[in-house]
Amino acid sequence: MSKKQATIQDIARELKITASTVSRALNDHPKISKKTKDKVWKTAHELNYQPNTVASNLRKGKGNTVGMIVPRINRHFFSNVITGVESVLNPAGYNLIICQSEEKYQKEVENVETLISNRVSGILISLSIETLNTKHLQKIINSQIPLVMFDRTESKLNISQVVNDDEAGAYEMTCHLLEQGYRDIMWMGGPRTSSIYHNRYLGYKRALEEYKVPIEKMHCFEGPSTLVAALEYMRIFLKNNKLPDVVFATSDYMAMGTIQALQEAGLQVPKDVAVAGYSNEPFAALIDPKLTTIEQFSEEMGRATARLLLDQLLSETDEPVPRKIIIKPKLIIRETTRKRKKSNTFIKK
Amino acid sequence: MSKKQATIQDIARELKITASTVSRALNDHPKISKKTKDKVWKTAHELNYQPNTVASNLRKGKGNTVGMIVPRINRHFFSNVITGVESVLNPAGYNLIICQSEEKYQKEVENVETLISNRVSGILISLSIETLNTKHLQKIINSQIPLVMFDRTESKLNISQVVNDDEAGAYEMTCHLLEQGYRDIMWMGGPRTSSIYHNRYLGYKRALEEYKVPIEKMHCFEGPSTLVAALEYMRIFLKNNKLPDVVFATSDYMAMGTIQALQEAGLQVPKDVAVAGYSNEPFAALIDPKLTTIEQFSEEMGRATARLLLDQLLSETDEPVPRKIIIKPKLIIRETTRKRKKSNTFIKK
DNA sequence: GTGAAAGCGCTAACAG
DNA sequence: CTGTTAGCGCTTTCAC
Repeated sequence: MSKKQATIQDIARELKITASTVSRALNDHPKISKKTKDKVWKTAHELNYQPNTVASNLRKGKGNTVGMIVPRINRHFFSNVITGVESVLNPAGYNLIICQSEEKYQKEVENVETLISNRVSGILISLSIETLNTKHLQKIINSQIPLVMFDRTESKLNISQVVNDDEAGAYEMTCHLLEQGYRDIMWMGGPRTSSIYHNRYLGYKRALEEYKVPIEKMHCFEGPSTLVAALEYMRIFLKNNKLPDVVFATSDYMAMGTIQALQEAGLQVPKDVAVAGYSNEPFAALIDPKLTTIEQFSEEMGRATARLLLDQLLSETDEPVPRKIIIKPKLIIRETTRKRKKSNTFIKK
Repeated sequence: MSKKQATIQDIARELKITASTVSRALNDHPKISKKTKDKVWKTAHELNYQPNTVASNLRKGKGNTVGMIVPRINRHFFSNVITGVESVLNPAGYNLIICQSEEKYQKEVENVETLISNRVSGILISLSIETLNTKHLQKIINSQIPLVMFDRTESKLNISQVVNDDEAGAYEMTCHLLEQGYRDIMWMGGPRTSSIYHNRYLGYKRALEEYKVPIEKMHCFEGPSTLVAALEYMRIFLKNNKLPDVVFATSDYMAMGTIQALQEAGLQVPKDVAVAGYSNEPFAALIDPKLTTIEQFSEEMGRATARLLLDQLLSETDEPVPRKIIIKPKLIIRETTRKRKKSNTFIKK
């Protein structure tokens, strides 16, 4: 019963041939006769043989596993990127091992080390919000492991990356808000030490400047990009300040928290205060009123990221030219930023 | 430049000691002098040494990686389970490699084979909706790899598992609906070949029987557990049939689709037709009206699943007693099933 | 077309 | 405390 995993040797012994022949047969080597191949295949099956990838990888000095580090998988944005990545990596014969940094620098470093130790063929990473230095990325590079960054990146390192044009997205959104007649636009987002929020702030600023709206007068809130953080902040904010025309939350979760705080305070969206989000999380289209937001084409981002990695994996040159792919986001206008008119009660037909 | 990864040998050579000593030092073996340990540590650092886990695993005949197969990671239910699993596996020194079956039997089989080939220490699996036979699970067992199933399981195999009491959840929900005065309760769910939908149907049936409501008269829709499937089904249904009192969608996504179809048809929820869901996806509390649903304690399920695996991993006996853990779900009453005020709008058959 | 032999990087007896 | 030796399971020259 307690039979250990069958090895190539077991098959060889059974067939009275050598392990090398079995190995070649299993790998469909051209110089092995059809007859032996069939025999090998057959007994491999009988013995319930499963190739030992770890031995094979060790011997070959390479494997077919790619590591991917994301802050968390339970954000639709990231799970979509993952789907995109898999859709190009799997057909190319690679498996993905997914790690969550949980937005912690320390965990991210550990993930990197695990992946290097496991001698993955490549690494895809989106930086945690806490990540301010890139020693761990340098380790990856030193280890000669192909690396591609996506979404939250670090531009100082000369590494292939795929990003959204967050500056443009925020710019477009802010323009939309300005054109709707809103002037007092509150900005809200995650820490601007992270590339994405930094850029989303820049885009916001550029639009305001173009429209000659003094930016000094605007309120900004920078905090954890979560529903709860925005909710708690807004509860207090609403007690002590006059209402802005609109809150531009550069994260749908923060937009949600903002809406909840407004509603708690008996305010109507968008009649009293408008709200805009960022990311187009699935719930954005489901809530009432429906959330105006930015579509990021996350799955496409995943595909692009994976393709960049494949380029490096397949190219023979040791020093591939780092490439940067910028994905254009798209403004999705829904109900939460609808222009103020007279009545805005949402009555279904 | 093109320096390959440093090995234990490189450190040994540098220090003029043997590889075994280095190995022991690195692993903090008690019988190695503090002095050598420090030296080894130091040059390991200098040489940018990263242990080669694949070699180590091969040698030791075991590793510290656990494989987890889920239908998809972009369902909150599953990403929560994953979070729960990691919260107990990581502290115990295990890494998780996550695979998506994408609800496809074929993909699930491939995942299993990859994991076996990678000689993972254990496997956690929730069956795809397509999975009707368990040959691949048998392979895992034959390979002596500890296995725990969760959520969508197969009870014929005598394997440790963690499930929700779906029968009870559906029963409670149906009772709630009946007590609200609803009688014509339409059931909706994924294929009943899957354990969870099977049980959610049984619970529904049991409640109806207890309340002496003839089940033959009820409408049922069994289809892909997605928003779109429910939406499309309901669009047609609403044209050709009289309205049920309430739709019990045993998936929040299907509940969402149902609500959308109702609203498209100019109907109000819950005034004209009530709706109930299952799973308590985050959007359930965010939509308007808020969705009545069932909380499944997914993270707790993850923790329980991981604990069962750890038991097997740590136990010395080859044949551990399979255990089954049943998690009690909880009814969450919100707005979509609110009792009708006027009962004269009651359309009776 | 197949076999013999060596070795990927590491660990674990067994010595001393 | 440290060195010697062997080998995990597989691939890959180099022979024949």
